[in-house]
This record gives sequence, structure tokens and C-alpha cells, in this order.
Amino acid sequence: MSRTRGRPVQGNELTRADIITAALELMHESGEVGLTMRALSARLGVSPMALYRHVEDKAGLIRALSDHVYAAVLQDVPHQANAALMIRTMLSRYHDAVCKHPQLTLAIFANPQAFAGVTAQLTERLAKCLQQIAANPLLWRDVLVDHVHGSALALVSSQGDQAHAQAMRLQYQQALELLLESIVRGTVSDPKTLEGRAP
Amino acid sequence: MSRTRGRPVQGNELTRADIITAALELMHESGEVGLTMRALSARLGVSPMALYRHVEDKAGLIRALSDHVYAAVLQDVPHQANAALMIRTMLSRYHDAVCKHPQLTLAIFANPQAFAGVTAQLTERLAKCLQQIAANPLLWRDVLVDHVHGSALALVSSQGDQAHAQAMRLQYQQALELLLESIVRGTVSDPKTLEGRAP
DNA sequence: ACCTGAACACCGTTCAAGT
DNA sequence: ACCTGAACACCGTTCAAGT
Repeated sequence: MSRTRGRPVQGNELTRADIITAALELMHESGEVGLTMRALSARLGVSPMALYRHVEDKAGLIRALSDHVYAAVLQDVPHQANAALMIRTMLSRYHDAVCKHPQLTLAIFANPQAFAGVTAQLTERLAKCLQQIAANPLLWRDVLVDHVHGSALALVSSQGDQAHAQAMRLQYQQALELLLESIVRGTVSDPKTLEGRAP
Repeated sequence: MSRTRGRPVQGNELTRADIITAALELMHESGEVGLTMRALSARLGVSPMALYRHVEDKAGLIRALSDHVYAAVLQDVPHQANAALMIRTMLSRYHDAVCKHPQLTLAIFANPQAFAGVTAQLTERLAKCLQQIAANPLLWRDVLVDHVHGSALALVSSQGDQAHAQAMRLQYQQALELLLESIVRGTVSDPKTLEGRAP
């Protein structure tokens, strides 16, 4: 009988990938609070200190998790295309990633050192796209990104209710369409220069 | 020379109010992570266990903090008035409270047991107001609430930068106006019944 | 190179005891 | 009634040691 989780083959070396998958499982089961170095090492059948060979820190672990989870968000987004379409795909992917691991959002913001570069890149590209279709691109960018983060928090607080989570995903998609409509329909009411909340 | 923080008079009894103010100070200085029962008790010049006379738990402490911080949000909001105005005041107050203690948002969502009733009441009243002016009230409610929560997270990640924080507050107000414009201007594109994410 | 064990400075919380 | 002290089961992380 082989083990279905933890290190795939007993006696093999511990892998960064093993750590990441085990950590995500652990976070699903017991939340951000449950993700501890000690519990993670126990699940992998290894001493706590073995983790520090593959990950710098607990913050480093969370950074690794977000890099892994958000990897696909910006991949192969064409550079010269319909701006609304690009916004839709980037935000849908980001929202999908966030919904699969809502607790990770909490962990990232609770651990400022764990902040991954993906969010920064995402907001930058979003702003560029919005400049083509919106009167107030930076305002709308924050509205859109905050909506993703806010729905992650809502997802965390409705822990485990799968039907509810599914309903919320649908609702997000509809709200996104509503917002995109409003953006393209909108006109400037106050054209003075606005600063974003970037890096 | 009297102490300027901690218990107001030495020898006096420890008060729930003392605990709350000291806890908020502590959270400002060292974040959600820094708010520990032991550090809090040390600041108050008292044994850790003395806190448990006035607060059930650490979750109970955070619940007390949010009750205190959000107390003014729904106070004296008239029941029959301009709907857009009511939305503006409720959200502005909620955003103000959240901005004064952004780390508290993180603490509340990280501690599900600490969830206070104010948010539930707020979303309910928001939905009622939105029914009067919006085609998709529940969708817009989530967009508005998520924007508040999302900007709290953004505020946490830009730790301590006061000028930046001020700019973000301004930006929030402008985004809120933009959203209210969009709401009143909007028409239904898909009139099928939508469910909210409320309890 | 990769992992272990013991140790340190922390947590939240229980429980018995002091005044 | 209100607070203290010692103790328990946890944390993340350092450091020396094993193979």
C-alpha cells in the first residue's frame, strides 16, 4: 500500500513541489492558521528543519505558494488585442486562482514579505488596458482588483459551503460584466489627474 | 509623572475600555501579528490571564475591537431618505472605520469566530437602498463592499506610508462617486433573479 | 548535499491558588 | 470579584551534529 499524499516515494528526496502541494492541501483543510511549518513537516514525514533546505522562510513558503497558484494568470495574454477582452481574461484567471485558494490571499496580506510580483504585474497591465477604454483607468483598476480581493475574503468567511462558493463565482462573473459595461459607457465627470495605488 | 498609556491610574481596576484602546495601539504599531494576549497584557502592566476576566478569548477580543470600531457606521442613518445619499454615508463611514484600523479587517477575516454583526446589518441595509436605484442591487452591493475590503488590504500592504494612505482615501471617494453614477445610469442587461452572498 | 535533535524565545489557554 | 504563577501544548527558527 502506497501513500496517497506526502512524499510520493518513501526514501526519495524531499522536493519543493512536494512541499507546495502539501502546503496547499493543509491550507484547505485547516485554513491559514493551520498552515504551520511543523504541521507541514509532519504531513511530509520529515523533520521541521528539512523544509528550510527548500524554502527560505515561512514568508518564502507563502511566496512560493502564490507564485505557483498565480503562475497561469498572465501567461499568453496577447499584447495587441481587444482591451475589454484582455481585462476579462486576466481578471477571470486571477479570480479563478484566488477562488481555488482563498486562504492564500489572507496569508499573503498577513505576511507582507510574502507579496509576490504577479499582483504588481497584473495591476500594471490592467491599467494599460483600461487606458484604452476607460475615462478613469486607475480608479476602475482599483475597483476591479479590490472586487477580486474582497470576494476572496467573503469566500474565506463562508468556509466550506461549496454551493455558496459556486454561487459566488457566478455572481462575480456577472458583476464583472456589469462593471465592464459601466466602464465603456462611462464618461469623465472630473478629468483631473488621479494617482493610482501602485507599488 | 503619570503614565500616558496603559491603565490610566495605577492600582485601579483593569477595564474593558483600557484593553480595547491598548489593543488598537498595539495593532497600529506591530500589525495583526503583533497583537498577542501576552504583549497586550505586558503593555497594560498586568498578567496575561487578567485579560480573560474582561474578554472571553482572543477571538472575543477581536470581536470587541470591531464592535468598538464599527459602532458609528450605522448610527442615525435615517430610514426614509434619498437612497444614494444613504449609501454614500454608510459606505463612507464604513470605509473611514476600516481605514483607521486596516489591520483589523485582516484580523477579523483570519479569525472567523470574531466576525461582528455590523457587517451583516450593513450589507442588508445597503441591499435595501440599492433596490430603489439599481437594476442589479445584490451585484452592486458586493462590488461596493468588496471595494471597501479590498482597499483595506491595499492599505495593509502599503504599511505606514501616510501620504500614500491619504491619496488612497481620496481615490476611494472618487471611485465611490463613479460607481454611484454607474449604478443610477445602469439598466438591466440580464433580468434573471440573482442571489446575493448574504447569510 | 540533505536531513535530524536539541534548544530558545515565543504563542494561547487551563488550572489551582492568592487577596 | 479580580488577579497571579506555574504549567501544557503549541509556534518559528538557530545552531551543532549526523550521513
